[in-house]
Amino acid sequence: MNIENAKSQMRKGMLEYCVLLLLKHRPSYASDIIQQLKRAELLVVEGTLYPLLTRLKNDGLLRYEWQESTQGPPRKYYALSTEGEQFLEGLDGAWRELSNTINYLKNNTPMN
Amino acid sequence: MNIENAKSQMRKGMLEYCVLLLLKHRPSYASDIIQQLKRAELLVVEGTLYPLLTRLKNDGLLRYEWQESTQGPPRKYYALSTEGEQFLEGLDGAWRELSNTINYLKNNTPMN
DNA sequence: ACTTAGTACTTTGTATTGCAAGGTACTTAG
DNA sequence: CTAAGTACCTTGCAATACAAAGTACTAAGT
Repeated sequence: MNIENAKSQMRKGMLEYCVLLLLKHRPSYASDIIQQLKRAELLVVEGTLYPLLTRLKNDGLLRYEWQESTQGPPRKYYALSTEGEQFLEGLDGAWRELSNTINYLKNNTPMN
Repeated sequence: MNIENAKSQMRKGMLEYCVLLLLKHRPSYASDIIQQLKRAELLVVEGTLYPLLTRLKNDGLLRYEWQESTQGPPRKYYALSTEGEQFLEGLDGAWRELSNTINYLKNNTPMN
């Protein structure tokens, strides 16, 4: 067990939320999403992101459309569906709760 | 995909952090930890916690000692080892980073 | 034309781990 | 001696992050 592994575990489950947040801000294609997450210091690799996008699409939270690129092969631009936006609101709530819980625990609370 | 599943995914990876936070505050035994987490609105079940505690102990982050109970069978009180405390500090950092990242993404940031 | 480099999407196999369900064992009360 | 309460532990399954390898299209150099 090392700290990197633990960080990776923390990212798990947050990734979905982060990707939806990004796509709400602006429709993007996979390679672009990876770059954006890298800038936000949240490292993700292709083998993680592609299955995630496919899953979210199959769940009806995302839709996509192909767009030609001026350079290289066409790109699959993903965007939130209406259902995806509602789902994201749910995740916002979950994040708030989790965040509260952690801060609660961090502040050395007497819980009994 | 439902919101409960998503919340569950978010809890993943945070659990380890939460348990270490609790144990830093006060050594506890498994059933007690579950009760404390329930109070903090972070639901955990035995099948999740016991393997986690065993893993953390095997990694040298926790130690335990048996203590007689006035009521019922003896209890295994877990506490952080020195290494565990250092590890927890690392997780604090990871949490801070992740928290910053999410807020960064939430605030609709122009990342390009 | 052909090759190479760059970009992008996809799949496969593995390891981790949360969780439901079931099991063991000790103590106390009736 | 049975039942209830408490506590610890294990097994099997499902979800999923990740590494690695594969496919396909475009553009530039020769």
